Amino acid sequence: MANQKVSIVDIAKKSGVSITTVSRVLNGKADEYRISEKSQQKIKETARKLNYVPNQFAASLKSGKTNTIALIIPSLSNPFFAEIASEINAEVRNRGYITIIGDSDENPDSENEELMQMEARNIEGLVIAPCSQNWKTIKKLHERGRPIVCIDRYFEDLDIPYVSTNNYEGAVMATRHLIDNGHTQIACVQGLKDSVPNKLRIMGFRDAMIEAGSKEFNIVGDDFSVQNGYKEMKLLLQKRKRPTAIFTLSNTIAMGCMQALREENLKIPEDISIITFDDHPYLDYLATPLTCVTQPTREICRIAVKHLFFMMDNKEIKTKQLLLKPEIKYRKSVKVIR
Amino acid sequence: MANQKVSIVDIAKKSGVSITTVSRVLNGKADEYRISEKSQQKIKETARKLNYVPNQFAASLKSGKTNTIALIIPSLSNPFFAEIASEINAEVRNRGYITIIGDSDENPDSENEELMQMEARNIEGLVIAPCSQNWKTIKKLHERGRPIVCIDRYFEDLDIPYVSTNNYEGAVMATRHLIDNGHTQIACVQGLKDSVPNKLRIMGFRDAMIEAGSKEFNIVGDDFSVQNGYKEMKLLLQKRKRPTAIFTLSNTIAMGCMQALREENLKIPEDISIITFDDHPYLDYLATPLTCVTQPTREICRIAVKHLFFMMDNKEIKTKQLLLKPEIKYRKSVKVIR
DNA sequence: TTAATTAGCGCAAACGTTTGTTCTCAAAAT
DNA sequence: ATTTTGAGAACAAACGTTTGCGCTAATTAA
Repeated sequence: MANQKVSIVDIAKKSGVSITTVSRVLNGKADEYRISEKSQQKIKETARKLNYVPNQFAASLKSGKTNTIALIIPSLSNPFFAEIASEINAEVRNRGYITIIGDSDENPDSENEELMQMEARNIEGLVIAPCSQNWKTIKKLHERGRPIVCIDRYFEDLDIPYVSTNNYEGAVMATRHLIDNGHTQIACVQGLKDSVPNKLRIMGFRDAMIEAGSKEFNIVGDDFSVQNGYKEMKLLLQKRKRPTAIFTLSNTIAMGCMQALREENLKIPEDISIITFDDHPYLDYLATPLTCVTQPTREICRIAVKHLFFMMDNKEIKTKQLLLKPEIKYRKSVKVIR
Repeated sequence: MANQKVSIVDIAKKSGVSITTVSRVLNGKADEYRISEKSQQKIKETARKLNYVPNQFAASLKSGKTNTIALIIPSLSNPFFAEIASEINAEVRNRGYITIIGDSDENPDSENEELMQMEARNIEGLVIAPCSQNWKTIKKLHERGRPIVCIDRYFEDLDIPYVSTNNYEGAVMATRHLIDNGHTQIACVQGLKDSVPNKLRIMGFRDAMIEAGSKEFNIVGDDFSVQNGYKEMKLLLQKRKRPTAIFTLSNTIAMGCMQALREENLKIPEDISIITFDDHPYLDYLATPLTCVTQPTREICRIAVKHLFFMMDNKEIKTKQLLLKPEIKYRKSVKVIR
């Protein structure tokens, strides 16, 4: 019917009051400005009848409030980040805000473009799992005063708050678990080399191996993708001396490895053991349920959003850098050797 | 540094031209309005130096263009919809638009609220997998001329374009597969009863069973959730006459069933066969790789976005209702009986 | 030399809100 | 009878853009 958008001007006319009054009533400031019960009724009534939908853009333009925060993640198709998106979305909605989600696809250029798009939309805050070390734009935003919190990935040298998992500790735990079970030839298939979590996991892996006096390990791979896991596993299997255990740094990588192993008709954990970073409901139902290092995703999202809103309120947050404790979920993919 | 947002007014002042000229240059309309090379350079230069970020809100308020479309899905944590979100997002970005994603959580009220939020943000189009039969608001939007396309779920009686899978056919295929393998006692664990895909799948199941002369089937469940799958499987296992095969209407439901089966120490497919709707990479690596009906998700998203943009361009689309062919992916979860 | 054209740009009015200030009554206080 | 008060509401100026139209000076045509 009414194809033309209706504005508060229309409502004002129809109800015989000024647009000011309409605005105030519709914003719940009626009492504050003592608008009579009668006018209020009238206004709300006509608003409903005309199917009024407020124009956020106009409102935001004037007030500066957008009630919008942005979430940028490297890949929605990665279950780990999908879960994060889901959590953040819910958490933010609870506070009466809306989330706009950007998928950078692990591409710094896309990320920057997204960032600009988001800024142009006057977001009030930003939660981001930055891809690689693309810190320039983010730093600029931060310096301009935009509230930002990093999750999962972050920048060690920047003053930007983050909340993530203690990746070092997680990697140490995983590696020790392998070692405790008698493994000495362990390979690690890593993800994006210059991402902080990856670096720390590698450090943890290394340290745990060295601590155990083991020199026979190698680190391969360069991408948090299924393909990378597949490729590197294939290559590992061609070595003269095959590793007895694999530590994969994400569940996507683990999937790739599993595919490669299946193609070679190798069984987990009989032929080769696997432990991976990241949990996922499916992991429990796999041919061999995968032992993994699980991150407190939910908690991370909760805290990240909490911190973000603190910053948006100009409150100080005490601990700007937060690393949560990972846990190992013991399943069936690690064999005891010897 | 510069905490105050810079506007084209600032740029105009700095470069000694009018805001009109700045606007035109920054919008790539320089040639159309014959702005001199020199001015163009100057303007672009200062814009960059001042870190100018255009204010979409102001622009949209004036021009009506927002370059934004909305995607509303029932649950981001459901892998099926996560994939959809990922695809749509990418597809839309390719066209220079941005997607804002809403998660209705299968709740009509949330969905309506989201819808209003989105409208308030002046979206130009909407892709939605509506939860249940919450058609009122959507119909209203549609009548007001907002381009809308439904995916996965849709409304049979409404004139709103949709693209989905041929759910009936998929269900028939799945059921026949079970029957062809000798199963006669088949149970179907369904999802949301009044969602169109669910209805059609149930119809397909029924028809295929009746066609085969089989009367021994029952249909249980009422929700596309893991919990529902779990609960119903547990109940089914308590019947005096256990079904020999289960047809689950989503991968989430399948997961719940698997969990219940495991708890009862039953093996797939030795003790009970399963076929499910929806594919997922993980399904291939499960203890028993799950045979499934796979939907052409990617294609669905592609076409949906294509249609949406057609509508946004006021072009007519030939086939407003589109059902794509599903396929069966044969894996290992269906046993041949007798 | 004058008229017509064109290159290059600016004016100012929107867009739909929000909000600080001001106005108008009528009732209460003096 | 006048002033004060308070309830109820309206004015009008923003917010940062876009855009139809109009203006000037220089160039070209006549």
